[in-house]
Amino acid sequence: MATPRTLRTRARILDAALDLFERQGYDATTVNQIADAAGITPMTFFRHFPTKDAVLVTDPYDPLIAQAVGAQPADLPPLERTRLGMLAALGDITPTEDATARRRVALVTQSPSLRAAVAIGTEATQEAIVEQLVADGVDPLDAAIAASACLAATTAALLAWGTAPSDVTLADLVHRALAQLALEKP
Amino acid sequence: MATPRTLRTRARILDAALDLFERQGYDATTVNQIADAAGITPMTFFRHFPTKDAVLVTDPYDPLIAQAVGAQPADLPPLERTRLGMLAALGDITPTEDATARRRVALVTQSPSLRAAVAIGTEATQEAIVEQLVADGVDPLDAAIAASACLAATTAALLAWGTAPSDVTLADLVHRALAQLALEKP
DNA sequence: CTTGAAATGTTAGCGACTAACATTTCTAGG
DNA sequence: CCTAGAAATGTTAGTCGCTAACATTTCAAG
Repeated sequence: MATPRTLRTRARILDAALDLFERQGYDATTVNQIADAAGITPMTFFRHFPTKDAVLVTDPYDPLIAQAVGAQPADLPPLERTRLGMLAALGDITPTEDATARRRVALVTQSPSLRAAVAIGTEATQEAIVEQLVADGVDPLDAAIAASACLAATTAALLAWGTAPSDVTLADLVHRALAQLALEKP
Repeated sequence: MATPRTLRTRARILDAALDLFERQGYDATTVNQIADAAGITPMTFFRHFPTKDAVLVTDPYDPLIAQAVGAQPADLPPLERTRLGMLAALGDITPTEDATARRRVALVTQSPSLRAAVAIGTEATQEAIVEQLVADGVDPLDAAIAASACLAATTAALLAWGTAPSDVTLADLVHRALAQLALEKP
């Protein structure tokens, strides 16, 4: 179910899309243009990516984060637990991933519709975390509050990192975002 | 610039839209249907509301919150400051507002695109808070983290309130959401 | 009344996205 | 090498949100 041909066109779409997005902006780029540049039909584009924004927005971290949250001591308050879990799951991203990530983040900051897509994407992660916490007896409302606060903090840091380029690594960024939510100051 | 005629059609659009949304869902309702039910043209709809979701999503709290945040003691950590500010601005919503709010929130929880619209809507509030904090010397990144965490927590609580109806008041809800972000436990 | 501006209608179109059906392209088996 | 059969792509036609340019109606003040 992952034939070489599929992977090839998928990569071509991705290349063409990123190129056009960076040259003329996300909103100014139509799916038709992407399809033309990739040598395919608009229809084929949507067979590989469900939406236009899916080219940029993909969240492969959901299961890892939720699992890491569940692995934290269950007697901690919900916020502290998700905080430590996310830190464990995201705290050691290798600097190699930074380069490609930066391109995508820089693009996402450009358009509100893209940030909206990111928000939808994080919902899945949030629900996964909530599920973990609720399974351990945490009140659903408290779980939702804790999860969304931690996710929003890291997302905000990520977007700020995209707009104002600094040479901070992604891992440092996550640490800084979550440190501010720590219950007691060091 | 607020003639009686304008207000009347605006109200008719709002009535028709809420009615249709509740009867057949947000996504299943087209602007054409709303326009028909309101006795107008789709074009006229968009002259009163910039987008379909604008009928449900409106955030009139921005300036109050930012101001309240600025009014908190400047020597507190950013998170604690926005937390107390939001508590001051939103902590005493009258129960009268609850009924109409509940209808809207219940609808918003139905559709991902609507929740995304809410997220984009809160961006303005977030920027207003960040501006306040930065003006007092707080690092922009830290300000963004604090503001987004507090806003996300209250939004999450609000949406949970919409899905699982309880007889908690809006003010109680805000208190509960923000209490979890308090730096030291009582 | 009448006049002039505000509000609405008309037409035409773009862009994201979908469904049903036809067609090409690769890939495995003989 | 060649030929099924499936996977990938193309075609066509359409819906829905949304916009622009221009014509038309409605209403309130003189």
